[in-house]
Amino acid sequence: MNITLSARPPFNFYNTVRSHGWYQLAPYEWDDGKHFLSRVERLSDGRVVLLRFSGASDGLAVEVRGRVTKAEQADIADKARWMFALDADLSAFYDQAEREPRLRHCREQAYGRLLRSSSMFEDVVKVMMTTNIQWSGTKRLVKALVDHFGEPLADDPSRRAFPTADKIARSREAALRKLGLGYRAPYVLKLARGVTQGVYDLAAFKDPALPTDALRKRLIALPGIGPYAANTLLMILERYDHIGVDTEAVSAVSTHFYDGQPVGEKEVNATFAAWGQFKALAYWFWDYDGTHQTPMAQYEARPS
DNA sequence: TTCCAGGGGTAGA
DNA sequence: TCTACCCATGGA
Repeated sequence: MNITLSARPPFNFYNTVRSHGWYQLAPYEWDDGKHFLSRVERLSDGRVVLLRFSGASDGLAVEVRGRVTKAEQADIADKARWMFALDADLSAFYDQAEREPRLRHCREQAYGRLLRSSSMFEDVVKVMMTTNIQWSGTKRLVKALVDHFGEPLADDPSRRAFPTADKIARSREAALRKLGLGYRAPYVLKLARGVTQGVYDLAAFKDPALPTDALRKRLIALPGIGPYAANTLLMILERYDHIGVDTEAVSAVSTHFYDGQPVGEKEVNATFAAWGQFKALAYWFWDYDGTHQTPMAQYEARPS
């Protein structure tokens, strides 16, 4: 079964996948040779399927193995449109970027979309797993959560979907600590239980009508989510007026704007202040190394 | 061994 | 609002 979805132009499948590190986190699997992005997905009716995404002429192709009902097709299409932000309109950012040599390439490369997960719960947990840890550790913890709590694919139980909030909610802190989550364990558990009990309505965070300031307050109110994580989630939610300042941001701004001098959050924000509602996009897609490559390619090209 | 990572929560000022 | 301190774990 194949589903083809059109995207608001410009759209570039590869550059969307490589927009940030999410494609390296389970249950995403990236085939860099074939440019296929796969993931096991638990559909809204509870069925677990394997999805394979690739670029199509004017958008995205989704391949699902086996038969799916019309309702499941619609569910998959909805989720795919969200994950790849197919409807995102970045024209205002591109217009502003024309005046900056370090960002002028963004329109042609269709930079600006950030790959997302199919649910806000998954993205909130994943951002939480990026805090105070190295990227290799983030990948390890997310994989551990998927392997331990995710629903398996029927014809290949070694591949699993991202765990539901309900599944994690029914576990214990000790089980999460055993996976290596450390002090993040109680935060994940509180989040999952809050979602299950209706204390946190994460799906509502997708509502474009929700003012950014109110949304940011709700994000920071979540367990384990502080300023960095909230701002990162805001960027994922297509709101770009706050920069998720982490050690990477500080390092990049220090190296490229302050001649290697030590800087803090204030300097990071000041560097991109002129970009107003597009601060986070300007920071994230800035052509730091002059190669016009995606942020992840620039990240991987750096000496470790 | 020591330091610190794509920080957050809490207490105290 | 700002600062000091603690938090688990693994990599460098």
